[in-house]
Amino acid sequence: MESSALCTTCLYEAPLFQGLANNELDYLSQFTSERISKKGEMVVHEGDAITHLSFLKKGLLKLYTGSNDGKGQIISLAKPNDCVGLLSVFSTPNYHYSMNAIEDSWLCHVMMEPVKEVLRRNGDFGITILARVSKAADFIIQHNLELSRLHLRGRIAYILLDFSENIYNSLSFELPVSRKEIGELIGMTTENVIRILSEFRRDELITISNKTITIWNVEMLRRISKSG
Amino acid sequence: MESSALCTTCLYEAPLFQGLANNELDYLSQFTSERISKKGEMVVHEGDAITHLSFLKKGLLKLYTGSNDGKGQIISLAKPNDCVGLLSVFSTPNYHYSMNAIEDSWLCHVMMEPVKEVLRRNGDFGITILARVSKAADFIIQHNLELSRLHLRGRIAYILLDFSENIYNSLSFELPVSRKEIGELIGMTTENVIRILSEFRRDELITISNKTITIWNVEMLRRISKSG
DNA sequence: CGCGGCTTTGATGTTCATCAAGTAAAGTGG
DNA sequence: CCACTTTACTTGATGAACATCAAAGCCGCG
Repeated sequence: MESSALCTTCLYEAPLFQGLANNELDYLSQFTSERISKKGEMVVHEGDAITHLSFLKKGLLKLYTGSNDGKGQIISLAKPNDCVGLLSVFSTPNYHYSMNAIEDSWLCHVMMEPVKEVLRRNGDFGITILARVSKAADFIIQHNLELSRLHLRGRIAYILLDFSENIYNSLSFELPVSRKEIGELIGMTTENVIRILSEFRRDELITISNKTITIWNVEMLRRISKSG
Repeated sequence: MESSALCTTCLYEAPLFQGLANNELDYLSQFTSERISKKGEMVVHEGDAITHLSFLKKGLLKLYTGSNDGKGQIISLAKPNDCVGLLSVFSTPNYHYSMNAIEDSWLCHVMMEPVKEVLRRNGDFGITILARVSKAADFIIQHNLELSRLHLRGRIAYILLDFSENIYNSLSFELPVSRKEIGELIGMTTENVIRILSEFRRDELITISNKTITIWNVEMLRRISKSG
């Protein structure tokens, strides 16, 4: 079930739009709407036209491509305050990946044309967006580079720390994704995800209770995530 | 040996600056200089301050990080008309990778401050740059995604086609990089790069004469680069 | 209840990195 | 210019890392 409503205050709180004048924010707010997607719902289908600039207010999304051979690949997760699709919105008319809510998610959509209008008048806004795009790209590229030089143990350590530090800010958290999805995110099979989580449990680095993971030995995990 | 000189016409020819008015181009040209780097020379050291927006007029560069364990990783190659460092220039004050000329290279450098000055006044220029940044990021991310799901044979096929189609526009070309560098670029060992090139030669997909590669069976290479 | 999807563990085979050893090419100093 | 060192290239043999296959338990859901 999706619901949609105009929202007048979102833009004032979103980091991306800091620096805009009140009249610009009011102008854009006219073209801004909020949509709630429940866990499991598709947010964007690969190939959809990109008509809005969207940012996540609350929740968690996965960006992925359904590849040819049935093996999905998750490109990245989007967390609150991320501008989903920011990387594509200025370069291509259509999404070339899909998005799916892995937690109930609140998304704010601003129509592209008015955004471009403001961009044309306000060059500083352009510089702000450039910085954001640039950082987002850097992050993904760096991420890929790190993961590709790690063995399986290192990758699992890396992703656990990522959840702990960047998403949940806690040493104990409920995994929002299945073992299979973790595999798709960091490039390994479901079986090996499980195997290595079990190893970490045996080595008393973490405890696992169904979907809940608690990290007990952060230091060791960090070491594994760097050189493992 | 590096040489440096003011250049007045570069900007008028660079795709990135199409759309700027003549007075803007003249203004920026005051802050533009050309530098030639000979094959093998460092262009940027990891950690250098980013003071200019640079684009490659002629030649070929490699962008790479020297990783901890001695295993270098090549992030990407830059070819003519690429804006090297465009991905970083708006988000970080320092390069976090190095650049090295793998062919004699002509680079044009425009000082960042004047560029930002023009950006502030001319929002459309911002949109143009956004599109470029976005495309560049997309390309690298897509590239990584493809490579990571391919076996070694697929990766070699992929990189050979990349050289052939995107850099040299010819089925016969001289490899600008060593076998070792190919390995660093697509994540495999030198020995396996060689082994698989030899396989392709045995299978009569290509011929190899020292550094010169000639592709005879594009179709098969293409098939291998997709599903191999 | 029974079905399908997620999880778990073990056994097996493939892919690939590592090691070793040798040839060719390219730079270096006398 | 030639011995000398170094660097790039090449091939084979071995072992480690990892995917695949198989089988079984678990849980939610119609």
